[in-house]
Amino acid sequence: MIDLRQLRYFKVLGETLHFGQAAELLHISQPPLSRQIAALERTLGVPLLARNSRTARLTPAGRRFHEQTRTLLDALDRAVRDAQATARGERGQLRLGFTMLAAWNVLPRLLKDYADAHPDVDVALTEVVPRDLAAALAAGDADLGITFPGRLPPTLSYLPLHSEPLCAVLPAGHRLAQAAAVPVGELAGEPFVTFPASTAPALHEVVSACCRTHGFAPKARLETDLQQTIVNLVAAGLGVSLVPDSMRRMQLPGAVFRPLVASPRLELGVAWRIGNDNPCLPGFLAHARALAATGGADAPAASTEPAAPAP
Amino acid sequence: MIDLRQLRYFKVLGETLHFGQAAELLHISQPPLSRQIAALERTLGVPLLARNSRTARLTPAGRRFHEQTRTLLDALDRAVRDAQATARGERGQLRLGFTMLAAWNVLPRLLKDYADAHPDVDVALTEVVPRDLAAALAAGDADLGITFPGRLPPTLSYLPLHSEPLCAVLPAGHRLAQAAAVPVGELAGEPFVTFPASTAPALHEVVSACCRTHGFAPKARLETDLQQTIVNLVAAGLGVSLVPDSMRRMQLPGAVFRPLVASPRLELGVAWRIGNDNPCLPGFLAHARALAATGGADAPAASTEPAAPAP
DNA sequence: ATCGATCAATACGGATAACGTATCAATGAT
DNA sequence: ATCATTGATACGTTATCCGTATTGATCGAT
Repeated sequence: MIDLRQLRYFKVLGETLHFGQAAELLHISQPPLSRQIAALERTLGVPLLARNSRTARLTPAGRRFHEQTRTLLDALDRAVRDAQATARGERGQLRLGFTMLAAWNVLPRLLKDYADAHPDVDVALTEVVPRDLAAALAAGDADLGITFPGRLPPTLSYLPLHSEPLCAVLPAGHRLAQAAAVPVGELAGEPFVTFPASTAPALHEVVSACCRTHGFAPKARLETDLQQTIVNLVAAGLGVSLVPDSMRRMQLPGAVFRPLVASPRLELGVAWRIGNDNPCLPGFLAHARALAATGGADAPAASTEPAAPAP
Repeated sequence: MIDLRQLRYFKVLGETLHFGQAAELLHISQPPLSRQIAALERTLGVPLLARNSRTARLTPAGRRFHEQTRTLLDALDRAVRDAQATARGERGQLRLGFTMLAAWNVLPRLLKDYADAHPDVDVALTEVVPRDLAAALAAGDADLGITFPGRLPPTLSYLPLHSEPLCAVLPAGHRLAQAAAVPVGELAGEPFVTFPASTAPALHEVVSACCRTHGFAPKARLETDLQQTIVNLVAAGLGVSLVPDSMRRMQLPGAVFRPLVASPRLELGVAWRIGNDNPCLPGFLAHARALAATGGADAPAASTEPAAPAP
């Protein structure tokens, strides 16, 4: 049976074409080299060297096999380095499920920073509604999830990344459209564009708690499950709503974003299954922690609206 | 140091993910398998399997290394088969030097037959003037030469492939242009287009011996070293000449080919250096012998001229 | 032509490493 | 809680490989 040692020996011998010199390069004596090469030839059933008892040269089959031996040994070296890089988390795949909202704030910079530092990691992005994220992480369909905290199962770890206030989104002609800040209570009688609790319970809870605090329950006129659609419907004059502040990046004619007088903060973070052995995870989390420490996601970005006031 | 055995073991283990079953498939007992895998992991510095003491599964690095291991072992198998095919002469390169004349008769069919039977042999063709062929074969610049016999050094072997008569090539208006067969003696006074002895001494000798037999030496009017050019010059009315019969495939307006009344035969064959270890040689020579036995090269091919008479 | 030097192969003894049997620790199922 | 299964460890035996010494053969020099 062929042995890697035989290939390593043959590689050097094919270059020196001299048993003595090759043996010296290999830090062995000449007889073992002769034996291993002979064994290799016996296994192949093919003479690799034409020995003159004075000089050795490669046969045509030997020349071909020597080229392939070099290729093979190089490939092995690469495979080893590759496995080591994979174990260090420098290579591999990271499947990331995210709430659509994250695409409006934390996701872009988080991914850019990470991808710049880990060019050989393939980040697979999938939009996952928060309701399904825990299951996806538990099943191993995703390695990381960017979502709202709250009611995460104990098998998951969570790291906060970002928080932002809510803001009011109003039709352009609304009576509060020019207000510096909107008191939430003023919206008590307004028709609301809401979204279902099932899709993103944590986000839903923040919004409805905010209304509750101000003594009313939003009067649902329309319900849709995407924040973008809420803004679109408000722009069409179908009601008002409270949405995460980063939605104001959507600059939609007909829709006006106004800060709230006192807004609860909405948090987004990254969750992962404890015990997920994906070696890319620690590196990603380190980046996430650094990002969270240096002030979270991008600044609220260019907007014609005044920035939300700090709470 | 990594060993092929470890890779072979890991390949099977990565497929079964079960030490006991893998060991059985490998016809060894379980402990050596565990040891070899542990040694492989120690060498790599990377755990390849996450062992549960109850179940084993590949780590991400292990999955990657397993794929590359399969690729590697497959590549080794291919390399072995490749070397064996090379040794059998089914693969490789055959450098063939040929006299231009061979392209008019033996070469096409010889090559087609051989290439059909040996699709993986790369035949490199080079035109070599007969004068330089022996040196090219001796120096190893060519494996085979197709040339005229005569004065080949004893380090070369030679196998006859083909023989053909000479024929007269005459300007279209020549007084012998309609003759069924030309008596060579009739050309004694004619201006000849000849070629230098140095380029192809053997061919030159056949032509001049033919003239000598009929009592004259050709009266050189022009000298050129390509047979094709001779025909061109004759077509332009610059003289007559004696050329190998297969030149009549050149259907050139203004040139007429006529058989000779009694022509010497010109032989072409294949020569090679004795001791050339190119494994493709025997196969080629077998084909050449078969071709020579079944009547040499192609029939004289479509021609408006009558065929040369058998001697 | 003879002698010496060089190169690769062979012989033999000692060390290293691999295997197999027996056993243990841990985990999951009954 | 018990049992079966899985992978790791211990130990004795066998096989393999290496190194030193030697041989056979070829090429160059005298």
